[in-house]
Amino acid sequence: MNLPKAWEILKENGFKETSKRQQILEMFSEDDRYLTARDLLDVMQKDYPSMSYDTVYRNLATFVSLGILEETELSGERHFRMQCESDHHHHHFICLDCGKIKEVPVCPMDMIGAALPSYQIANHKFEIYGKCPECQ
Amino acid sequence: MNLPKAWEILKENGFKETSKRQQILEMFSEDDRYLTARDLLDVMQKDYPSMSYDTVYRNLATFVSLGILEETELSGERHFRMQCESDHHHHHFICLDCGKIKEVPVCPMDMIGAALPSYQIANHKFEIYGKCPECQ
DNA sequence: TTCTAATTAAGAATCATTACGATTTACATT
DNA sequence: AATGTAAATCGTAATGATTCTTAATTAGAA
Ligand SMILES: [Mn+2]
Ligand SMILES: [Mn+2]
Ligand SMILES: [Zn+2]
Ligand SMILES: [Zn+2]
Repeated sequence: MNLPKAWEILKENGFKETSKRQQILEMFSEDDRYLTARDLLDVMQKDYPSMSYDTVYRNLATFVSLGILEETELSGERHFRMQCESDHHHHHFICLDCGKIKEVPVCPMDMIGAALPSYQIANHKFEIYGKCPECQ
Repeated sequence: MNLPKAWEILKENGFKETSKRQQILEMFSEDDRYLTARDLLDVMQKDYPSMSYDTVYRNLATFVSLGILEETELSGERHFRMQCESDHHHHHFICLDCGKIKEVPVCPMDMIGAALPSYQIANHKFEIYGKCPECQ
């Protein structure tokens, strides 16, 4: 996801262009990895000392609901990153040190077959955790 | 995992047999699904009105570290259940209504191949979520 | 420019989880 | 059976992430 596309989606859905949203989206745009609400707040309070938690969390929720950001839970904390550009469904290796990801083209749902008859499947999660080459 | 096996592991590692541990393990033993710390506490406070959070969480951590319980995070809360008996590595469908699971014999790591060269893999998570036949 | 609904600030509240000092208990030893 | 001791538990406070509340501010339309 790039910035213009993100703003297009926001505008389409009647959301206003604010300086806080700009900065949040810029952070995700230049930092291609999973960040927590606190990660964002710490950086943003340098430019906006009055930035509040509520603003961060509210906008993160908005961005996730619009498909601009994706979310996962790592060691009990919510982490966010830009939604992948790729339109092909896939999964991720996540570096537990730096939060960077690497795409994994495999989806295990392709191999499920008839293993779950009469089960109503809502979604699935497949993630691989470890250290990326830079963090070893 | 059954109760005698769980106690065997606990004894082997020098843990004492207490009434609280007995009741916690019994709950997991008769209720084959994912439970939160609060689920346990609510039930147990009927028999032990003085049961404290510390006791629940401390024992859950002990049981997980000994491989007696397994743990996952569902909608921001830690959930626990008896460790599977099966010695073959596998994954789970989890019913988001009742917490019951169904085993899925597939492991996507078998299909990863050389997709992650020089990445240091620590672990992985694959879970399917939805409603089991009884909960639909 | 004015108006209005959306957005934000500030801080309190909530919820799960962890920490801690005091007390009790399991169980090995006498 | 009584004793000693480390382990376990209790009661409660602390923590940390997230959500809520209300008043003030602001973006964008009119
Ligand atoms: Mn991706
Ligand atoms: Mn299983
Ligand atoms: Zn998939
Ligand atoms: Zn696996």
